[in-house]
Amino acid sequence: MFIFCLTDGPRIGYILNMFKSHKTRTTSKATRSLILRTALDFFRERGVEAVTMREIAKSADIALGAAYYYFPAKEAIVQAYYDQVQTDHLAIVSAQFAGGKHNLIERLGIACHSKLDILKGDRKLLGALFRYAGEPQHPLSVLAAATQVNRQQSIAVFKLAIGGERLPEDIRAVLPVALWALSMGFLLYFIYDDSPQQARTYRLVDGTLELLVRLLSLVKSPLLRPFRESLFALLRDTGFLAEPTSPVPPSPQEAQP
Amino acid sequence: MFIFCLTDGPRIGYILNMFKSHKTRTTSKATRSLILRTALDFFRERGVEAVTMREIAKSADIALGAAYYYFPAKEAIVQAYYDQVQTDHLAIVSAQFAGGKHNLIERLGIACHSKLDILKGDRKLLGALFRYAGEPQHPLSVLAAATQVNRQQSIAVFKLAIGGERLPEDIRAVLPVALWALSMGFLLYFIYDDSPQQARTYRLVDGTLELLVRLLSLVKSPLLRPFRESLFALLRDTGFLAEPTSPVPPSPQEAQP
DNA sequence: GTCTATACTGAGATAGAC
DNA sequence: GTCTATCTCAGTATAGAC
Repeated sequence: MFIFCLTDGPRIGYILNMFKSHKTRTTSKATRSLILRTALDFFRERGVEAVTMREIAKSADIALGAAYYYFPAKEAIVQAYYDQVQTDHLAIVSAQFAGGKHNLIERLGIACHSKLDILKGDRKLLGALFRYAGEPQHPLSVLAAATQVNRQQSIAVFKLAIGGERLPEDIRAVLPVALWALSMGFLLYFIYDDSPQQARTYRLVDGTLELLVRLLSLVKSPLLRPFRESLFALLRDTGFLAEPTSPVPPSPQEAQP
Repeated sequence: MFIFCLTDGPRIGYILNMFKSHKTRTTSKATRSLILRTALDFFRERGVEAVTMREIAKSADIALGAAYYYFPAKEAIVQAYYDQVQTDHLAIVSAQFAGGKHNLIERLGIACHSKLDILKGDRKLLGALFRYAGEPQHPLSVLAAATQVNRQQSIAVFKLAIGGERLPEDIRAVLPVALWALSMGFLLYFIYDDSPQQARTYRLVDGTLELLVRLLSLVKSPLLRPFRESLFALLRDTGFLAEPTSPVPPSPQEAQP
């Protein structure tokens, strides 16, 4: 029973394959995982640029072609890692929120802290994520249409954190995307943060979230009313927020950017 | 007299060189400029990635090695272009402000609009600027210590725009950097903006600046007082603002990030 | 569909001669 | 400063084994 619970380990196919050939030792999933793990070990130690695909293949004891069979490019390995991080992150956050005994700022704190905790020690890898941010057509751009699915998954964490919180509709609509953008900023700061244990980044996150939540409660003040209206008019006009009349985001490139 | 005024054209050295060798035809400056112009023509048409150094060298009628003599990497050509843009930008902005008849929001508008005007038509090039943003050690990272000089030049434009405006000291201290960061965001939006003439980006800039200036006048409100104090405590704590006690920025990596 | 083995192409970058 | 030759490495191609 234990064997069936493993995600990467050997399976029934493994035993069958042993009788067929000494070469097909493992399942496809295991090979992919092996490449991923081997590559990440190298990346963590020396950064993405300095590691060659040949090295990865050799160390994983597979042919170069096999590596490219699973990952179309070296950067795609980093992307796969980050996808995994996001899945793990969502799982962790969901579990933490299950009790339902946290308030908004605590939930936002949990969401951001757990992400940093996961990424700790992998800061050298993260630079590769931003490499194509300025290229709308590139399949690995964090902002491009091609990566919308990953981005939505990342945004989902913040939707979960906001949960059933009582908020004005317009705020509720932008907040997840705004938080995602903010978290990208945190990530950049994190990469550059050379304070011990990246303590600065954690302080930045906590401080910013506190200010944000205070801002959300200030938003009802009549003093800020006209400001708020102008802000949301601008957000709608520039595609950050869908028009209230149209239920589906209309604008070019999945509601730019 | 005319010849001496040219920045790129042939010089005395040119004539002297003709007697020494048929190969050293031009001055160093002219060669560099030729490479730069040739490369940019290609980049504008097809983007940075798609153009090879061999192509550039061939079209400029020099050897590959010569191109690398002037630019250590392909991305460095884009960097050189952007440096030129910043110099031009500063000149334009200075000229416009000379009369002294603009108010703050007008000056900020001029600063941002003129930048976009310069970059219009070169959007395909700009992606390369962000390529190493996530890599602290890379010499071409927009955020790294290695590019501090360029960044200061860019920030100088906003210092000029703020000018003698009456502002609280703490606000005055962060505003230029904050505006620079904002302008980086504008640039990203600009790259992705597929509206005709990038009209959306101009609206984003105008709308954001208007909100910002309104925010600056709101800042004196007692309602926002505690918020403002927390904000600046955070900015100091995270290195975005030098401690009031120390006149020189102390923190690691030129007052991170 | 999963993989090996090997050869090849293209391009960024460098070394060293001149 | 400039050139030619060379290196390295990402990525492709191919042909075949199982």
